[in-house]
Amino acid sequence: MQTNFIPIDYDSFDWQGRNYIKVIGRNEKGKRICVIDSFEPYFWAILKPNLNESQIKKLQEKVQKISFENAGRQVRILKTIVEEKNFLSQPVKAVKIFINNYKDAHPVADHLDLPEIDKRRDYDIPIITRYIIEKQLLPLNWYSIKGEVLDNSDDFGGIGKALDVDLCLKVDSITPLVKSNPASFPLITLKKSVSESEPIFQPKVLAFDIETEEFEIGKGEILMISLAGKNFQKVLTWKKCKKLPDFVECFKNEEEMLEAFVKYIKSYSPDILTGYFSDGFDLPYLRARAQKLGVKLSLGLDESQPSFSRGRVLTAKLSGITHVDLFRFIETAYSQYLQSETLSLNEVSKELLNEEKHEFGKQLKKGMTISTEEEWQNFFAYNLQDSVLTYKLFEKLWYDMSEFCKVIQEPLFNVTRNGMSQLVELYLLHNLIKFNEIPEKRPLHNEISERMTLGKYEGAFVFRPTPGLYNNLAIFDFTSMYASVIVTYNLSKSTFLEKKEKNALEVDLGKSKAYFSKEKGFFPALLEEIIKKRKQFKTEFKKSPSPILKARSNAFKLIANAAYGYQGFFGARYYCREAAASTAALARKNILEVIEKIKKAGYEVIYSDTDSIALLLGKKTKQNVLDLLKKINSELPGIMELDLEEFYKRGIWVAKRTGEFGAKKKYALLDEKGKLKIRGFETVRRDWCSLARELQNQILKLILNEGNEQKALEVFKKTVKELKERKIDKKDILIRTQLKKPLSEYKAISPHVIAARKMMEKNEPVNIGMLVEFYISEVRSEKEKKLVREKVKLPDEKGEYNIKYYLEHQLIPAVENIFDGFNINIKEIVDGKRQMKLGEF
DNA sequence: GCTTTCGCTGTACC
DNA sequence: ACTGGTACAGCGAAAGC
Repeated sequence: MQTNFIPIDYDSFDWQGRNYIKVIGRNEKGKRICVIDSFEPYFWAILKPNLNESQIKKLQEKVQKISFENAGRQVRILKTIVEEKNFLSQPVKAVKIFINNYKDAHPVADHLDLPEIDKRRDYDIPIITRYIIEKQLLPLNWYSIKGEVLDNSDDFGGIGKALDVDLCLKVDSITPLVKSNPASFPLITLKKSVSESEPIFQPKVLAFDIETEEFEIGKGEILMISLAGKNFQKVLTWKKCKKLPDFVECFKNEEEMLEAFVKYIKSYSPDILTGYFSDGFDLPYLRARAQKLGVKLSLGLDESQPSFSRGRVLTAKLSGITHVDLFRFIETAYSQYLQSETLSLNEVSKELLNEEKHEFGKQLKKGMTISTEEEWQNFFAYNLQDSVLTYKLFEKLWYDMSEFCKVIQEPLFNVTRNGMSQLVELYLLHNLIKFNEIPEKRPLHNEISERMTLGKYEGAFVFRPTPGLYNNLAIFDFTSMYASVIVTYNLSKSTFLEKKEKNALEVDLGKSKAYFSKEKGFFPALLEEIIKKRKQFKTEFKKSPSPILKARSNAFKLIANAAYGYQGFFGARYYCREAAASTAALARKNILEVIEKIKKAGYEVIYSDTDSIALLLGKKTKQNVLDLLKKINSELPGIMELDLEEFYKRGIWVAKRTGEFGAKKKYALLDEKGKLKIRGFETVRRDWCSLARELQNQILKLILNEGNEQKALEVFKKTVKELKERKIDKKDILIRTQLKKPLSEYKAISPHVIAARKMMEKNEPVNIGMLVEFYISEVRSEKEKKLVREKVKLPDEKGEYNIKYYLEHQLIPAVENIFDGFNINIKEIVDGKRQMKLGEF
């Protein structure tokens, strides 16, 4: 039997003590297919150098004899093969040790503490990753599978009968159909367009969302569940209503609603079940209620219930259906491209889809109780809307997720949950084979602790600006600077040298020196490939824009940008502090040299941060600047590249609040199209009230656009007047701060902690990661209640805003140093006014 | 009892 | 614990006078 196949979901299982892999996917006709494949587990014992043939033979015999019991299995060595491999770019002899069950790899490795063996490796990589590397059955790529039909077979405990699939095959052979894996694309431009060369796969997706009585997991009842897919929208409830809209289905009780939920998912038969924060809320809640009510939540294709794993956060897995929590993906990989301050479904949908949640949600959040018929109707519509938005968001993000999947060669489930360091590591692991490299082990607990004690190394260079308003600027920046430094100078764990060697690169780290081999290491080599591919797909995208190309170029960019942080991350297999410190040091050296060159060419450099430089055009032309850029580029080492980011009409830098120095990481620019680029100012900080943020934004606009500080001053005075006349809306004076840890762990009791405590008292949900909202109110006696936290009130708490606080701690600080640049002293103006007012009496 | 300094905390930049 | 370092600024409490 032969079928075409695109793998989506991967799982492993044991049968008669051996490992098997179960891959669920589709064929080109949309039939659901399960592929069962064998897996031959092995790991490596790297030999000490200079062992002779007979010593190795003897060792192999010794290893073959190892036998013990582990977890009810008799562990035996199936065979051993000696191979020439590389480890950390050094040639080694290694014994490939085959065993029955991969779960025994670690215990067997522990039994191999022998004098002939230098290191044991490749026993600690997740089994699915190992399988994908071994068999090259890559996620979301098309294959032709030949195999034996298991549909009515009792093999593997009758898995073919038990699974809810159209076809179940035991693999005989796997043949790739198209070269659609971007990691293996040749570095030449593809002749065909993406859509021609790769059949686009659109998975069957079902989005869901629940509404509950209480926020605490399992505490209250689940009132309703909504589902949204292609041409499919439904709300399930058990709350009786007289007049139900078409999309609502009412059940006798919560149990029956849960059973119907399972039934609908089965009949829709999605590849992907998606939710928003469903790892942490919807699925745990469903599990808790199902348990309590004795309902089986058999969502898996094998009738299994969701399984939960506890990491830093809860993760919910279904068997055969990939559960995607969009929030997790957005948080790790996508949030840096978003303006949204909270990453709530509401805000993210607004930004990405230009659609808002139902108005009803806002009232609901305020703790309204549902009683009238109309309110229930609204509630149903609101619930459905959440699933619809989630479904649309999934569609919007699908290419980003699927391209990530293909680039990293890991299943969707992992790719949407792993952090950037893990993704970088997985990318490396999947590509080591090109270098005949044996993977490094994960650091042990003591190694991690050791690495953590080392503290920081010197990072980026930031230029201290002189406060002021500047005209006609250009900004240069290095493309993927740290990544290109790593590639150019060959900085990595495997190229790091303990001692100075002939021909080695010497990097000055201030207190010490680090040395690196000039022989290309696999880490810089892979990174170079990543950067080149990023460039290739970016160029291709510009030629023929498609969301796939954009997502693919973006995936490579994200990996490239995370590579530097990875080498400095204590949990990394290829951790190398010296490489990370050297990367930062050489980046500093390069940017300082370029700054010197720009100055020598007759320009004034006014700012620089890490990989960018701001300079004044002065009497030079744009063409002069471009020529200079060309000249600098011709002199840059390796693959390093300086780009023109943009020309700007005007820019402003301000002084620090304390001292007369210019503040770093705080500036605003106006480009030639009249667009503002604001960095670091309160305008872009979510922990300032919108009154202060909007005022600052207006003032920056007036000053940059028109150079009109007097008009800006009038705007300021007007706002102050409104504040004093209590004309400001409460929503504009709310301060939002994130709760970063459990309330009890705070050593410093700041205003937001008090606000959270107040919420606790009112039985409102208080979770880590949530944004706490509050305002500062007037108090009877400022003398008795001096501390800000003593004036904290929740948004719906009765009270008046504190005029003095908002003036002195929000409005003035937000604009003070901007006006300072024009020798306008805001404080004097405000104080002067106050005296005048007193005089009026 | 007031001012200065410092640690804690959150957020942003790259 | 789940990429890195740099920087600013508010708040509250300790330190300094």
